[in-house]
Amino acid sequence: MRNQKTDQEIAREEKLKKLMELGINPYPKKFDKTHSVSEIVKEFSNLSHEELEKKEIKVSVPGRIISIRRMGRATFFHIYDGLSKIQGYIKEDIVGKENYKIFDLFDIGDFIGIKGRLFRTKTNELTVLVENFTFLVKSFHPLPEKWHGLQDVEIRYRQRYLDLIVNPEVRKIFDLRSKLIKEIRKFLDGMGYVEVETPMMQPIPGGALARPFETYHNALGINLYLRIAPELYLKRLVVGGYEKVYEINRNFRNEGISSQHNPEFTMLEFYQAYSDYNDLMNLTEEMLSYLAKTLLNTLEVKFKEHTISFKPPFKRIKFKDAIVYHSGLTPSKFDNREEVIKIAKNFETGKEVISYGKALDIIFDKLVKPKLIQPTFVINHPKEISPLSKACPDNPEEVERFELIIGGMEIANAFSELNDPKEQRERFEMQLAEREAGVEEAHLIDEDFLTALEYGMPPTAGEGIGIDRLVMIFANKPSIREVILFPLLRPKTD
RNA sequence: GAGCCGUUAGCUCAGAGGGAGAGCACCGGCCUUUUAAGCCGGGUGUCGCUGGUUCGAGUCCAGCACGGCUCACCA
Repeated sequence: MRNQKTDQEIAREEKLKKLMELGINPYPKKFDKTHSVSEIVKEFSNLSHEELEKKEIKVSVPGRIISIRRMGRATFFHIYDGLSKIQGYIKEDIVGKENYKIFDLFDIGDFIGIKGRLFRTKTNELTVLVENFTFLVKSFHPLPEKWHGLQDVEIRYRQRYLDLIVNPEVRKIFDLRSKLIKEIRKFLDGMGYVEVETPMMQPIPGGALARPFETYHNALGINLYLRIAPELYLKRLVVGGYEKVYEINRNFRNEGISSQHNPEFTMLEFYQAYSDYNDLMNLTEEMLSYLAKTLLNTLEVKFKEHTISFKPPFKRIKFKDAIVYHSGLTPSKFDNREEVIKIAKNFETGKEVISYGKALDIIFDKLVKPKLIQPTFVINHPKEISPLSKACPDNPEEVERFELIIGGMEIANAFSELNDPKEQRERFEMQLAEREAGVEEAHLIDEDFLTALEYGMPPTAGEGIGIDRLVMIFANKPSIREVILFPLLRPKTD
């Protein structure tokens, strides 16, 4: 990163040299611990000074030194295990003059293992009275400052480990994310779902309207694409007999980056045979309220300046009604294709070719979506923008589809899956026509998928849920980068 | 990809034409229950990079790099 060593880096290297001269292994291979810092805090925080004196609890605990207060022949310091910290107290008359001098060569950031007895200080802080200690590793760089933590978002993302060391609330976000994914698995597994993994590299990218990343396989000599969705593979599995199947994994879309978009993002997709989109709306309400209750212990979740209620049932509104209600477009104008396209073109879209369906989508995104804060199922989209959804029985221009909008963001997208191979082929051909008219994201024809459908896919409903955005809401973070450990940044060149 | 804003010590920041600054961290000294420990002493720097204007640029101008926000694309 830098070529020039700073005074602090030189000082730390010299301390390690001195430690080695004293015969200390600079990179010991293990440390026998009785507890982690967190375990000590959890187990013994309720014990009083007297109880600790009586019980004489001995612990052996490793951690990173995050603060040091030297006071001559005694020193207080804190060690941290990524979750909790505990104070250590080291005194010359206990560890001896030689060892105390060795401890002088330790810096903030170093890892140490300490052994000793638990006690409480005058100010009643649970503390390890150090009897002996083990050097575990040197940190050659100083840690960011303790009061303000690390503020520079660029360093926070590029060197996330520093963010995790000095900003404890960051770890909480990612622990929440981890629990959320675990609970989703628990929820679906409990319903008899089977988790699978389908190709991340696909010869024909499908299942969504987006531009893919391209790559190349040398041995086969073929172009491959990082998947934009697992959809078409999961449906092949439904054809193969999986009645309830899901996948939680990364999707890749070669699109822009924003506070709501990262080029790789985590998606839950699940498919349930013999069901339609109404069943999935119920399931989604159940799942999200379960997650809110389990993870946050409430159904009222604070997000930005809003309080979002995950109490079922969620609001349901037809796509067309939502546009009419929120955009002021009259129902007759809604059906006037030229008019709608004209209105959509008033927005700066950077697109030259806009279909009627796309125009509606643009109007929805601009005028409707930002206004939907409480969980809202927007249902029955136009067929043109839903090439994989089954048409509504009472209206062939609409499909049995819903998008769940929360906090102005699209969180879920689901539909009764089109399982008529002939109609699916026609829809693909319509997409191909759009593609030829210049719509780059239009769907490609996937013959293998059509063949699978020809073998018969039972009536099925399928849904995708954007995990990152869901975490944003549950963690109350307005930027997707705050819920992805290593969001994509442009590589830094010096 | 476009507009606006930002980039000064390891970190957090001040400085807005003329001596490179503060707190924490660090270095030296004192200090055996401290916790933003304290006291004494020390400034450790390619002011993002490259040019330009000027007697003089951290400060003004241009270009570039990276980031943030908004927009575009998208989920």
